[in-house]
Amino acid sequence: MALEHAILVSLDERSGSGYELAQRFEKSIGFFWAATHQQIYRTLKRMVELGWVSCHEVAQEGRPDKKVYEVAEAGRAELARWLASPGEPETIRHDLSVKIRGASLGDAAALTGEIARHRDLHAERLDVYLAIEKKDFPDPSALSGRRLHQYLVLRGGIRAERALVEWCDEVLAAMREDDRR
Amino acid sequence: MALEHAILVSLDERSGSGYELAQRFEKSIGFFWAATHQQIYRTLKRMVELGWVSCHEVAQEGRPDKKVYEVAEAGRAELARWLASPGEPETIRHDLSVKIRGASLGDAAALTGEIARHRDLHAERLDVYLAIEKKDFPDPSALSGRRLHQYLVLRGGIRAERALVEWCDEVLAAMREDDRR
DNA sequence: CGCGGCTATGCAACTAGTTGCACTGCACCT
DNA sequence: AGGTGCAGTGCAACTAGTTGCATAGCCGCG
Repeated sequence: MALEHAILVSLDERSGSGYELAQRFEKSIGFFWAATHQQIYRTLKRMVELGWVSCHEVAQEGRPDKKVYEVAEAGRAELARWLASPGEPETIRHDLSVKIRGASLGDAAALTGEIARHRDLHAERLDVYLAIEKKDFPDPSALSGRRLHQYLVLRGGIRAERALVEWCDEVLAAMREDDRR
Repeated sequence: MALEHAILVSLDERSGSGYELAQRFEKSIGFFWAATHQQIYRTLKRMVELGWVSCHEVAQEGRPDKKVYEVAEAGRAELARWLASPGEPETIRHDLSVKIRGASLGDAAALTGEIARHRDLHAERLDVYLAIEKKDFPDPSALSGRRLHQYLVLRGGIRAERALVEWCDEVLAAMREDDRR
């Protein structure tokens, strides 16, 4: 399981509460590892028990108290161990592909609509990533260390979304062509 | 959940036993939807209860009896319904990205080794897909219907694996360059 | 003054997926 | 005779992830 490790990486970049982590998972971290607040709270609890993170409560005015977590020694060790250990490539679960493969068994127009919708969603994500690239990493060749690693992960997102948009376009063109005949 | 739907699509192409389905999930279907035999057997059982597939036992000589499943009317209806219904883009879980993002907290050499390993795995998959493309779809412009849909899904796999290989190469080059400085 | 939205945490119940094991019987190799 | 591998089905226990709900105070809007 990598949720623990994603949290460790994020907490190492900056300590924070479960709520703050959940927000990071909505944006940057969530681009390559999705998680809900429920999962995060439960996992943090487990990680405290394992001694991977430490937790101290912080009183706030005008809003509820929060628990701030930070990476402990054992957590850093676990992260180092995990980084060096081999992992499987992700198991693929792509339901758009299942739908395309079953296209002949349903309404073709509804399906092309669905594919077009996904195309637009991916195009939107691509735009978001490109905007971040332009704004946060204007000179990639000057990057090193942590900043470089963040940039490289973003590059992966850009490549993946671009591939998806192009694929959706290919699929739509081919299905429309097939339709016309 | 799309496992039911992946099974329906597969059974519609050809009826078969749980064992046979598991084998298809090891190769073609499994390229875009992973599943183990356990999951498949359990899901088939549930689908019989739902009336989506019918099942009849077939005695064999020289090997154990098997249960052959085929899509029922209710299954076809469910598939049509699902094809037309909107779905979310897949939630991304890419642990290589998590590892890269945490690269500064571990052994850089071990991590680049891991990235290179993934690069090779994806390159291998890409070769498999390209071989299938060449062998099974020599003239894509002549395809239509079911065959076209199979081809388009394969194209998605090719694009995805190619993007991953190229990304791994980019990451490796950048990290080595960073290392040298 | 009530309503929605934000910060903040969490339980309970559910669905989905993984891992390890168990059983049968045939074919083939050594 | 014993070992490996294939064909075939399945249970039990586990881990991971989702969904719905509960709580609670503050802030600003109309």
